Amino acid sequence: MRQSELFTKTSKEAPKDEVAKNAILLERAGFVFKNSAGVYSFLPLGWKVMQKIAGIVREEMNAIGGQEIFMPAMIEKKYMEPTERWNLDIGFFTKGLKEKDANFVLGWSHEEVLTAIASKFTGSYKDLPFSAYQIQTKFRNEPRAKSGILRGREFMMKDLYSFHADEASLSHYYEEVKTAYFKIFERCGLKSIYTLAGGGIFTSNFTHEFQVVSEVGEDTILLCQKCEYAENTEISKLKEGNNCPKCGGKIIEKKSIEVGNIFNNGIKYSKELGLYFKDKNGEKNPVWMAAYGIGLSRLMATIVETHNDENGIIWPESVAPFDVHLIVLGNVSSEGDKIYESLTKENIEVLYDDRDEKTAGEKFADSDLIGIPLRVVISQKTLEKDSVEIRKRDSKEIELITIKNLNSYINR
RNA sequence: CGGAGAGUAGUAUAGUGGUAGUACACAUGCUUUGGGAGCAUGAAGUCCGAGUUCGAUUCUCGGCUCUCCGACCA
Repeated sequence: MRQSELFTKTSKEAPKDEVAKNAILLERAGFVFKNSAGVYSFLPLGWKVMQKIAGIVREEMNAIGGQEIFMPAMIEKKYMEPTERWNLDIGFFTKGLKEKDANFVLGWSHEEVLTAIASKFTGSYKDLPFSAYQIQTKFRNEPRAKSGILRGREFMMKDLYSFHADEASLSHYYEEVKTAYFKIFERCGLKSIYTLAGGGIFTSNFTHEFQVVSEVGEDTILLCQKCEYAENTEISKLKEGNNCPKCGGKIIEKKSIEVGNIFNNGIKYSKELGLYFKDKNGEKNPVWMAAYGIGLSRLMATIVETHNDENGIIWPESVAPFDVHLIVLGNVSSEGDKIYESLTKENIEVLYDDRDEKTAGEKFADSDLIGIPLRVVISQKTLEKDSVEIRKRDSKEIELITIKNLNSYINR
């Protein structure tokens, strides 16, 4: 994409009052726009990153047999009443003009909706197991939205639900999802820690969370330095300095961001909502269910919180909005155009800074702020050597590469 | 929901009970081009409501919004 055509631009000033790095950097660089507290628009650059993250999540969900669907955000009262989740404070409620009372809630979780769907297709043990997921906006009436897109009232979430004939099948799949989640976070450049936790309003059972250690995190975990066994302080009886119950290693306390979670709901919802199947003997049994969530927008915030320096964002290649930031300095735009086209032809995603009214300093500053992993600079100076300069966002080294070797350098 | 702070131009800020200033961004022209450029000209602003006052952007009260701390928290 030509930067001269990008409708957003960067700003030198940090937005007033913001403290969270993700809020400051994403807004300054033009990735997001804050419409209200905890309610954000994703602009071209930000939406590209979101799509990259969604792509990774999708691949890993598909790899474990998750089938992608799309459910409504509007959930009618009748779905939520049987599970006694209709009237919770977490909801944003809505109604038609003629109704007196709210008869819809904007979806903050979709167990009920998907269970209704599953009821139509699940009659026999032969129909099980299966899993389905969606990537969709969730609405939660957070008492205190905060920290940019880390904790929003409207946010992007992937929610996966699995359905099983027995607990063994569920446990088996639970482990598969766990592995997939580790892969997703790793591919996003994050080290996640599998943490034993409670379920808040959602369940009285233990659950598991995927935590990324970060000072801005709202959670606190007790983490074994040796084997990385971890428990959330919400439910833990451990203290810092204790010995790990698994391996005897030393327990330390860390602030962390919850980027994902998995819930074994057992047969709670299927009983409440009437989701049964017939086993081999023709007997009716409740379906075993589990739910697995990843907040995509929170994941994006977490990546920014953990990948930045004083000049801006440093995107991991896997989620960067573009592969290459091509910058042309001075009067060499025809050579710049050629390189842009040649790279684009090879499916390399290029943000091409072709703006001729901007100074070199401003282009470099923008480039650092936006944080594309690889920068390619072409100028009179480099052209004298038939070359371009290459610099990685996370390095200070500048490499000179001849133009004819550029594509293979980038593709390697 | 409790506590604290803040609302002045697109953004970030200064200031004043009596004509509102600066920087960036924006528009026009010229110059400039390797780390957020220079000169000139121009357009653009006091969150909403009530009160005090001859007069309120400034003081008082109420509201709304935003940020932070806490409570809460798939």
